[in-house]
Amino acid sequence: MSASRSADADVAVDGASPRRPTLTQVAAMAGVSLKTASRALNDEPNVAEATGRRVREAADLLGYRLNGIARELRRGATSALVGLISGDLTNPFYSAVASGIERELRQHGLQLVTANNDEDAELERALVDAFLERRVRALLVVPSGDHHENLAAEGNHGVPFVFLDRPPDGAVADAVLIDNAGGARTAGAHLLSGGHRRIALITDLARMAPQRDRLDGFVQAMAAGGNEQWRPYLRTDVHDVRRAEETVRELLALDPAPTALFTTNNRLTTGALRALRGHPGKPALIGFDDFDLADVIGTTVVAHDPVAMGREAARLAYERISGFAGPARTVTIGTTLIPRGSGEVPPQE
Amino acid sequence: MSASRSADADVAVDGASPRRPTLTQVAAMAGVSLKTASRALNDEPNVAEATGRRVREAADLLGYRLNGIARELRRGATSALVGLISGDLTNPFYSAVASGIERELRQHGLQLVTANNDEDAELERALVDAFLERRVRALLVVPSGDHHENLAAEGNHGVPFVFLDRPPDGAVADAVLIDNAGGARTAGAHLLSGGHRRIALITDLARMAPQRDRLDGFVQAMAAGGNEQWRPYLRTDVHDVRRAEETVRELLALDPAPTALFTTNNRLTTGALRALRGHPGKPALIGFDDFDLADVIGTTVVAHDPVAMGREAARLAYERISGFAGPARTVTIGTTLIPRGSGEVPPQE
DNA sequence: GTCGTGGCCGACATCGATGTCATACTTCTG
DNA sequence: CAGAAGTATGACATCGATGTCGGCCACGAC
Repeated sequence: MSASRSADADVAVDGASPRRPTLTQVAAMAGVSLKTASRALNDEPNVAEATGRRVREAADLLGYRLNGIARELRRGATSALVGLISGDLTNPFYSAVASGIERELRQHGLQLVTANNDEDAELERALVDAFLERRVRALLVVPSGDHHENLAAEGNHGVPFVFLDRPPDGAVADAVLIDNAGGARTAGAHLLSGGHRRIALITDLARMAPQRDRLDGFVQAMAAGGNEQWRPYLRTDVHDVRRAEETVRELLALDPAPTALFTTNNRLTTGALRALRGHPGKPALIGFDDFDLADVIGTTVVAHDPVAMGREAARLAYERISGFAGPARTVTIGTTLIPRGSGEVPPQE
Repeated sequence: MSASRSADADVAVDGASPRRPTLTQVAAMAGVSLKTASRALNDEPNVAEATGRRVREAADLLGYRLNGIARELRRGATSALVGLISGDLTNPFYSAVASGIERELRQHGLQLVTANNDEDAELERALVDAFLERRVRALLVVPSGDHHENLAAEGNHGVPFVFLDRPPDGAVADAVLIDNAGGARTAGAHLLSGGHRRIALITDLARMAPQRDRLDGFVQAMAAGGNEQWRPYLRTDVHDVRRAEETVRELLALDPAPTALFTTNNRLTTGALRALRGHPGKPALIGFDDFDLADVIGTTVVAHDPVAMGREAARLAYERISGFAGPARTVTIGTTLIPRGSGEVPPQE
């Protein structure tokens, strides 16, 4: 995988800005005043047909393009941008969310600006600052970590915040969440009803609320089923694919080994699948988060709809932008267990 | 998968903008002139220590935040934004590209604005317009279709364009491309050396240059190997996953059936994998584009690095922004064949 | 013929910041 | 101690658009 660079054209591409023409220049060329040119190009009333034509011709000729920055300043120093701060877009969960947001915003003439918080709270705060300086109309955040009261404080300064996937703690703001506990409960119950007792639970960082909720839901299911044999197989704070793979390997090497696995997000599921590849006597597996090709691999998952999450978040934000001033709202995205085989494997002793 | 909405907080979230404080107000509160306040907050020299402190305190107290729009207008009516126009972010190829771009831009204090062209040339042109009005510093485009001379024309107005994945036809501009022909040649040769002759080639829309190049590369490999038996199994213009699945089903039902498949992008590979699921006697398969879990499924692919593509494109754009005015450049991203089993299946008669 | 009305247009202020230049006051320097 | 040099500050123009208001002209009504 190499990148080679070559100059393969002999036409120079202009680098220095020849400075775009301004409305003043268009007006001058058309022989009218600045204001009249503005009126003509904005299709305002009270412009003679001939005048309008002259202005438009001049604009065309000069390659005039409205300066959105100046317009925005005049119209209230607020942009048509909505910011999204989330983890890396290579994670399909985040990119699906971004896609949902983008589609919804577009309908309202708003544009999405994305930034990656690298799961770092410090950076995240800096990004919030940068976005506020850019005067975004709203800010959608998939918070990196624990604390975001600071973020919420901004809510009162006129920029609506919407939290995705993780609830605003302390901060009162709109949020779109997944039914994490419910989904995990369903998964736990599914495995129990399949006859499993020694069920391994692998979770990501416990400081993230969704992970805690998924753990809680799973625990509830076990309690309801009167099963305690899962406890030795609990592994928390597994944050990346490789650690997940190792963890699952270690679990499978135990005696007695667990007969089923429940992984609480797509990264962990990926790690588990890698560990299971080539492993004799497959345990059952259910993963939280649906993923591409899960059907081909035959992985049972607790699915939800991240595109819908994005859409809902954008909708909430838009309502605020439009002036809605009611109390903070929470939209919950439901989950569905999709059986594809891996979760229906019976316990193997 | 349902979304329920509920109001669960009784604290009102401010909807109407109480209008952010301006620098003038900060200055007034600190008892200094506008200009002095500006100097203090920008850490310019020649501000008395005590004065600076007063200004900063006033700013804090008011929750002052610089108005980036006004600053940008003053500083030359150009933003710190770089636009990306591509297909839907749910396609991992595009989101990986976006991620690479974002990471690179961030180092230079630039921010990425994304827009989805829905693979529609009309919409694309409108988006270009919108971005130019917003005065983006550069525009990165994964062109939807065939014609983009119009886009290039803009290049001369001071906004650098960089084309990704598809070359600027007619338009002379920087570009980052994949070694499509080379990758396809390698795949073809690999299958030939595995003993395959009846090889099915499934490609996406022929109007897209990368698809044509991959087809060309494949044809070259076949010619070099003196194989003509692939011809009856060529299927072009297959654009979505479902059609790909059907197409592969039909191919496998032929008599004689192909013993190997080569799919020229990730969508088509997905379709093929679905079709192969549960099919007796698996043919060999190589896919263009690497994908998540290909290792678990055991799919041989022609891999490349879309994150690097984004990075390189952002780099080219940044050089232009920084004043580089040389001839248009092309960066080519190399490919690697990664054998994982599916491409090494011997022909089954 | 006068007045009112509406259509067309331009002068000027304005959005919120920064750049330029002038000014008052210190502090050196010889 | 006069003049030079430097520090701290403010008044004002400016970026490129839009909003306000007022002027001029043509036309119809009385």
